[in-house]
Amino acid sequence: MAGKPFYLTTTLPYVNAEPHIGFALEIVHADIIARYKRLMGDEVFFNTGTDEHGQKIYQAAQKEGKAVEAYVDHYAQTFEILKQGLDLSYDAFIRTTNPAHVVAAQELWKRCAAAGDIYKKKYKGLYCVGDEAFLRESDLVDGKCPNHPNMAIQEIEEENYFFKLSNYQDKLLQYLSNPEVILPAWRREEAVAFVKQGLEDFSISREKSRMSWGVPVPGDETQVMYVWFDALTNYISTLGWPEDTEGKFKKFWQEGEVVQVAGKDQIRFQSIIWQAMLMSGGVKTTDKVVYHGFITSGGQKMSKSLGNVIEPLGLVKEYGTDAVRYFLARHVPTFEDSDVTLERFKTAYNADLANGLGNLASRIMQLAQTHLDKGARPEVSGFPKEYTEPLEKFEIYKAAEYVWQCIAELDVKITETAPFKLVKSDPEAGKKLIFELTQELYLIGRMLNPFMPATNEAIKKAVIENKKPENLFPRKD
RNA sequence: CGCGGGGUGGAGCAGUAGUAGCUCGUCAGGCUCAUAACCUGAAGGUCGCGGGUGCAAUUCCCGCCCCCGCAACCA
Repeated sequence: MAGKPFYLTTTLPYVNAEPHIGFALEIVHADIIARYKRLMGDEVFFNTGTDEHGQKIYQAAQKEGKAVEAYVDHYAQTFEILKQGLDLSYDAFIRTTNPAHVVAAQELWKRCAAAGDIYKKKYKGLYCVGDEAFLRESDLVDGKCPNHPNMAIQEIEEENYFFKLSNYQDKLLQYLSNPEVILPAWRREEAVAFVKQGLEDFSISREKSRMSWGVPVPGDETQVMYVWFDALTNYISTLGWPEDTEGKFKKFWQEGEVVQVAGKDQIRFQSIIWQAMLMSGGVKTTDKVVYHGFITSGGQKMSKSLGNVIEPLGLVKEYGTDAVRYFLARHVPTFEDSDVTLERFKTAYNADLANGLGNLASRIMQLAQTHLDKGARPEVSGFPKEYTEPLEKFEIYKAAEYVWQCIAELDVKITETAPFKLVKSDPEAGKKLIFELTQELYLIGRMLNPFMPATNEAIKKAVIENKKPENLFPRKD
């Protein structure tokens, strides 16, 4: 039943802020897929990490009066807390300041250069001295830097390295002609349309004198890599590329199935630029990139000024890890944008977890504990296709919906068969029925494994030990 | 004519060429094993608007209106 080795990675969040629910969504969805694959018997390598270079991080560190190294260490730790809070099962946490990663980024650079895809060119940009950074035209407010409106924007020219993305137009179109390469399908159309428009070469370095916090460009003391060139390399550096002393790169990247998860704004980076970099460096391209939607809150983007920011660890603290994982799985469809509010979260929690799953476990296990002598684990074979098929297509919410359909059906069954009556009139038949119910509960718990690992364990334990569990999801009023 | 997504009962969403479903909320019953939980039933929608093709369209085609992202060196 087991398939090829499975490689899965999220994008790396930039460490200039606390983790927000958007990233929680990405990593929880990825975690669910990773756990599902393991459940199916596949060997999985699940990667995440932090993107720690770049101007913004350098500035944020200065603002907090910290050394950059100390600053990025602090944030790397925040993400460690997220691992516990969301019960994440990643196998590797790559930090782009990791020396081995730096070496890998430089190696990929060298290979792209050797392929003739890197050249020097003058770059002209709008530079704000206050920010010590280049800005985009669209960043400007009335032609001024929004952070430093009293400083004049300078048009500065510097010499940078460029990557010949334009060389890869045809190869990228060929790559994108494979319908497997992007999920959902309509995002692939978007990528194709973008490539067909014509591709421009990208600047991939900055003058060190202006931007020092980055990976040194091989063979040029005066330049550092522009963050994304370095950051994208993490997907292979985490596997030990290029040395690959442990053979993980070979096993998971070259011979395995390679899947990336990313936000819908990442198409250009993940499915176009990164793929071109891989082609240039002579490395296998990504098999599939899955693009998820964004979370809004109250119909708007989350922002501190609007006060509608939902902080994942805060939700975990109040409702518990599995409740948050559940909500992200079932009520945030994989590919679409979703609106998340505390009210909606609470409604879903009470309806589906407290009244649904939690109550079902209570009523069945109360009967079992009272009337059965001992519990047992059921004979299990596979999983229903209503469950596996959507998960294979990353339609996590559909699989979750199926599980909740089973929960509802079991509630109906209890009402209709009335084991609490039967056990009085015909104890043997009643016991048999109650036992059956515990077995069905067990199977529901088993399907919950990727979504809610701790709940799966709790239900398994309850059935086997024939003991009513502690209130799994207390009602919140 | 920039690209894409979406407009379905009070709210949030599924869905399909042929009696329009789910969750929450509302109303009325039932049950008592359970976390004032669970089950049954009811009210409530001309499936954004206007055309077209079909025996038949919410579902296919065309036009329009509205909302939301994106529009490249921002990870």
